[in-house]
Amino acid sequence: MLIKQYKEQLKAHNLKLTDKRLKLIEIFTRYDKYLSAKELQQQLVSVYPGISYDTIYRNLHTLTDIGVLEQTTLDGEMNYKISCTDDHHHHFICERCGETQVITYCPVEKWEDELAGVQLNSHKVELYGYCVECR
Amino acid sequence: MLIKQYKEQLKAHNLKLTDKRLKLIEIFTRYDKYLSAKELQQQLVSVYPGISYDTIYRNLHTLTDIGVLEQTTLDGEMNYKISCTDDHHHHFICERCGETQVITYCPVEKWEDELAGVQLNSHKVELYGYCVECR
DNA sequence: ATTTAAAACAGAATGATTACGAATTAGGTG
DNA sequence: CACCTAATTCGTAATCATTCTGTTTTAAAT
Repeated sequence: MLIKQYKEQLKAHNLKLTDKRLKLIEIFTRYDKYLSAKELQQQLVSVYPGISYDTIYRNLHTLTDIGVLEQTTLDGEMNYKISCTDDHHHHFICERCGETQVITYCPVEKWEDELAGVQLNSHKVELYGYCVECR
Repeated sequence: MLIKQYKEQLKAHNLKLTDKRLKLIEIFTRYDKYLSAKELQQQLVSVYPGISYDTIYRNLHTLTDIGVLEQTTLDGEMNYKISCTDDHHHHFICERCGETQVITYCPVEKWEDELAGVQLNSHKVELYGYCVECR
């Protein structure tokens, strides 16, 4: 997706186009994989020496809320990646390099059948292993 | 499963049958759902006033390693439950009461097909919502 | 150019988890 | 049963991710 479209996504939510936000989005589009707050901080300090974790975490939440990012917990840390624009999907995540691959097959209906009576709010499907390069 | 079988599982791994370990297992079999370290600490202090978090976390790891417990991250905290002895399965978790339900349908083969080339090591499937009582 | 609410800063606080040296204990051996 | 030793626990401090607070800066509307 083009940076321009992210800018409009921010504007549509009355959010300011700050340097830090745009830089964050740029980093996420450059690495199309899950990144931790620490990894982002390391990328950001070179450009914004005094950037605080508060800024990073706040923007990660904001960008997740408006759908620019998606999040998952890996090794006890929250990680974020640029959100795919496609339909419902899940991910395979390489345990070595962090690369992700989209998985389209998702049998929610089958699970709904199995769980007759309960109210399903959300679900998480994540596959882990080594990608073609890392195996 | 009977407590006796857990004792043998511990012995089979050359682990001692300490009071804390047996009490932990008893708590887990009593509540058949995911519990956090803090919830376990609250259960344990009444019996062992000076019990340290080190002891709790260490034993949670040990019991997970030998397959007595299974773990998952909920709300940023690691949670543990007594491991089902059945075949491969996943869980529905009630977001209000924490009750779990087993899901048996799992299309790993379909995902393997979709991910031709990668080496699949593990995967996570978790459904969230409200159970029949809580909805 | 001015104004102001949003955003960022600096650093302290919180909460989960781990680490460490000293003390205790389970379970094997004589 | 008494002793021994490695495993386990204790008590507490340290670490790490994340959040909070009060102040300062800034995007962008007027």
